[in-house]
Amino acid sequence: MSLAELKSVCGSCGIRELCLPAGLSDEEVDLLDQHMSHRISVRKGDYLYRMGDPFRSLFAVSSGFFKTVLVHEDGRGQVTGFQMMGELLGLEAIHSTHQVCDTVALEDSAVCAISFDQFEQLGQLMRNLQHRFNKDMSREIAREHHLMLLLGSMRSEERLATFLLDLVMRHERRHQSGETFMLRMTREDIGSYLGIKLETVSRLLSRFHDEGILEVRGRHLRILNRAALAQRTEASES
Amino acid sequence: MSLAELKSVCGSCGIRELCLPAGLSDEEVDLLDQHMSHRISVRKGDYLYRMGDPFRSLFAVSSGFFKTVLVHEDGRGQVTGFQMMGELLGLEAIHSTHQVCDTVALEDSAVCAISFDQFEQLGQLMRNLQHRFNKDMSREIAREHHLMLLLGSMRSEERLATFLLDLVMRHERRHQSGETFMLRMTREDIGSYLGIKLETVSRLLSRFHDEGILEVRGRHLRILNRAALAQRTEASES
DNA sequence: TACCCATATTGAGGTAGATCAATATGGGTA
DNA sequence: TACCCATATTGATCTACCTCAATATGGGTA
Repeated sequence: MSLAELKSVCGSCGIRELCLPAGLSDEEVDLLDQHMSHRISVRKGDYLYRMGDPFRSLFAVSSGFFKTVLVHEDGRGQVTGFQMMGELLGLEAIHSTHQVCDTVALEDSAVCAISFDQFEQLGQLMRNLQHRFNKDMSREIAREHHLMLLLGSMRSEERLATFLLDLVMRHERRHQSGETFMLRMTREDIGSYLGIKLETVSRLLSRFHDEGILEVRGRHLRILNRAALAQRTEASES
Repeated sequence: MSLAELKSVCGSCGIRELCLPAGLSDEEVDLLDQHMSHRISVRKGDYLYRMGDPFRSLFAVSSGFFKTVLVHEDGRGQVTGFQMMGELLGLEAIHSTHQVCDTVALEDSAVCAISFDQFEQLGQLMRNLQHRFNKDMSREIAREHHLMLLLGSMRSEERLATFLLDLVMRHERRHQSGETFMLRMTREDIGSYLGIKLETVSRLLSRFHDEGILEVRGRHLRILNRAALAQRTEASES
């Protein structure tokens, strides 16, 4: 990769408006590029980082799809999130010197690495950037509060419906079809994320299929009745 | 409250080292005081803020005890956290213009209000402060990942044991007894936080009591065997 | 193309925790 | 002090989801 390419990673990036530079001026984006970002590609199945690795950088997903997994001492793992392009990886480790979870590419992917030291310096120079980052962290906290509601109060059907609608919306924000898309993760990953077993995920998908809400063929998904799915998001009286 | 008092809220605060000013120089703490903080007291049962209120300030718990509750459209609520002195409230709303959850005082409490606008300006002036704040946000994200593990993968007994040990540690970090303390919240609050029903919480407490791990008398708690409690934190083979 | 192995589906039966219900307790207040 | 109502305990039953098991499917590779 040439120096010129290196310098324009963010400036010429197709997802610039989804990513950290959103709202920054061209000059500011240049500064970001010059100081911090370089691309790394990660093969499907590979770890971007693992618990215990030294923490130095944040990563912005440039393309592809990741999951983050928290592993308990006794070996149990919990999928804590799925990240797609424009989203940041590594926020959970800023408070530490080492990574606190694993992140794995679920398809061939690319990320932009951002030295966190340099990022903090740059945040001092650009109030814009710091503000944007504060909001990103806050949004992540709020997202997790919703996850806690899901895990703590919802029945399995509501959990899956909520999860699917979230995927739909995130695809659409990226100008990808929210109607037809592919699940990048296994039933087991979905189950872990939602706090249910893979068999339950499979049964629920079959049920939604039989009810004409979705068309499921392996990991290919077509949403046939989004309103019905939204209804399944809420507790039904009875 | 006199101006002099106002100006020394943080500087003379007993929990300064637990709170936002930790690691700041005296001069920096003065700056923090002069620009931003003033105390507010909140009666037991009162809301510090409610979902939909305009978001303007962060709050640092000065004394007392709070819970944060996320309410779903259909009326279900989820307790997303309990906050004690030195901890920040309002982080989840930074990304928005309005509050995104309710926070309620579980005993007579006091908080320091911090205008977030001014806080961001000050963060530009003091790299220390911004760095500390970045870490606080990150720690909150990591805390929630652990909650997701708890809610997604643990059995009810493990959840309660984990919760109790967390309370023990937080009391000790505040130089309060971790052996004997009082639960500030109802069984229902605990159940909501842990994703189980209040009857289950009650039964588990009775079980721990019968097994000699705790002494429970209403909300008075004495930890008799912390090691045994720690064991209950992990899945048992069988 | 054919094979293989990870992944997914579907069924049958078991169980942790929910639900419903009937007391008990104790902190707040008059 | 006595009363009251929110909170907590405990028991009996129910059920959503788990577990175990058998089979199907399909993407990757030789």
